[in-house]
Amino acid sequence: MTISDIAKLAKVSTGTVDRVIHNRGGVSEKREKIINDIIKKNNFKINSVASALAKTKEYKIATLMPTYDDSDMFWESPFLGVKKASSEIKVFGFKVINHTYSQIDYKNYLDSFENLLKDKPNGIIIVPAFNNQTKNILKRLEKTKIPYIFLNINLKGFNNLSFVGQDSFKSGYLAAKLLHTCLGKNPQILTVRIASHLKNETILDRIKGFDGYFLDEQVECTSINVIIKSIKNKDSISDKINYTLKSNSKIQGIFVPSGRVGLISKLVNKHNQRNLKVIGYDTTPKNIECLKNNKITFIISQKSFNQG
Amino acid sequence: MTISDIAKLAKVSTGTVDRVIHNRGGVSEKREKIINDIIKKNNFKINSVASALAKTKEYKIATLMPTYDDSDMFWESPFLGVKKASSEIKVFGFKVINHTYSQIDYKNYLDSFENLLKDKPNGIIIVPAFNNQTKNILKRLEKTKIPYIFLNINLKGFNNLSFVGQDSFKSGYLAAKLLHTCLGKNPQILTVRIASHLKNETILDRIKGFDGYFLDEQVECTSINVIIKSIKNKDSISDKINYTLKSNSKIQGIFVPSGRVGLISKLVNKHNQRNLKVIGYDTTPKNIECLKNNKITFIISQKSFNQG
DNA sequence: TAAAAAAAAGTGTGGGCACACATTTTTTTT
DNA sequence: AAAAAAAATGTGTGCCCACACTTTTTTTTA
Repeated sequence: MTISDIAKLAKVSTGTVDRVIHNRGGVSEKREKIINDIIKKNNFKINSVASALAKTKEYKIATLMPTYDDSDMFWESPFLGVKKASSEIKVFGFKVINHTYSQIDYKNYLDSFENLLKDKPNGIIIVPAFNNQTKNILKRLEKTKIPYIFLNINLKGFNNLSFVGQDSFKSGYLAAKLLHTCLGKNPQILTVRIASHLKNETILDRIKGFDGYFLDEQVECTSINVIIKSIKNKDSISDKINYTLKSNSKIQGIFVPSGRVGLISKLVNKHNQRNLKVIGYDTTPKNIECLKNNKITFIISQKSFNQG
Repeated sequence: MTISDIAKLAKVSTGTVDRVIHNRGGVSEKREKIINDIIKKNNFKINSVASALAKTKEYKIATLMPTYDDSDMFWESPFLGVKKASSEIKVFGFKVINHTYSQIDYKNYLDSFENLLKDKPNGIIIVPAFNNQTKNILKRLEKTKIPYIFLNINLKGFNNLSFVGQDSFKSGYLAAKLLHTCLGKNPQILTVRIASHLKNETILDRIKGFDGYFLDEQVECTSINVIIKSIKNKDSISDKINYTLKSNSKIQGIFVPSGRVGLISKLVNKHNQRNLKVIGYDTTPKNIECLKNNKITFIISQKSFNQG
């Protein structure tokens, strides 16, 4: 069943059928109905292959993602996924243009966005950062009616078409369930947070999910929080964590609601390890190494390559 | 970069380029080299969309999979995956024809295979069963040079192009690691096997992987085996398992190396549950229900939809 | 009622490739 | 050296659709 088959049945030309299929307008109501009925009746579907070949317009998709380097390879994986997908959809008339920004430099974020707009993309994939700046950015997108989706980080209250990433709440819930399964009744768990993440929605949701599990299950869980000011000063982190572990000898689990779990796990002193269960996020090379060494018990991953 | 671009650069016709790309033969060595060099140099890739559109030949892929019913829904999921994939590759000139067989009736298996051959498929996806019969079947495929791949069950010693399914050894290894993580040092584990599976390579590999973990980690694991003659007689299963649990009060984990884990977990008496950790395979509806009820602790799944 | 404008419908080309068929070149045979 | 056979190369059509352009039909205007 092709467009010209439909045309014959409806006793019109292929052009008219084309107009109906793509809602291009300029077709009399009478004929439109006839054609639509025939399409439905025969369960006609556009041949996506021929359609892709015939398309003359090129759709541009722009991406805006954080850079990666040796100290944090997290963003490599989604980037590679994007590259892979780019080559796959190229033949369908889609061009993907990648832009990156530094996560610690909001000016760079804005600059990259300006560059991105110069490409005049038809759609945008963005890993949002810097809440305030993002609001302004997205307002502009909505004015120009460029659709956008969020990758990895899901800001609420925007008109993004969709979100591709982890369900943070559920992932926290899972972390709690895993620790509970390993530790048995009345677990005592140390949660290690990083100051710069205190307003990070993703991480807050993970913690909500974590707490939510114990609420749902009505399990008494003694939860101790440690907040680390900066990940730079490792000695200070080490001191803080090991002091807490020492003075709370019943702590048997550590929950790190971020990808820094490898770092944290390495800083636990040997005499504090006492079969500690450590759970955290993201299959970065460092974390995987720690998982293999049994310094980490579980990593919750998010298939960031596929997400990309 | 298109075929005709390549042709121009090589000063030949598009037909010759086409012959080289598809190894159709009939091209002089000299020109073949010139053309191949140009292809490499320009990193030319066939436009798969145009290629699919121009293809006149239809490739037939036949599948041979077990049936499913209320008592065992396992094969529904890969089947649905196959259906999904079928519709996706249809526009690329592939037709998928599905055949099914009863897992308890080798004659039906052979009959289905005969029917399958009548379709004259260009390639076959098969979930192998009945070792002896399968050997004969595959010999015939190799005579007719029809390529085949295995789905879900990986028989060794055949010329299958590939295998799509779970790494059984690793999955057993993982099961052991999870139980070990939950149960701590010197775990005592009950392994529940089913007589009809005693020669099932998949399940044997899972057990090998399970044992392999404890060997690798040099953990002393007391492992008790129970073999169930038939899954029909639930009372007898229940008696056997509960008797074993009662007389070995230190058993804290149950390993079921098959998808029957839900059934087994339901048959454990309440007074024997004592925070038992139960691990098994396959996210069938029944198993998922048990997982939610905490009768099962972990299910190792294999994304059978995606495999299909 | 004829001319002008607007709406509706029809036509034809190009997109990149596969493949059958036609033509040219090279090799073998006599 | 010419004829026949084989190998190599070239040509052209069709796959299905999108979209710009052309033509026909209908409606509006004067």
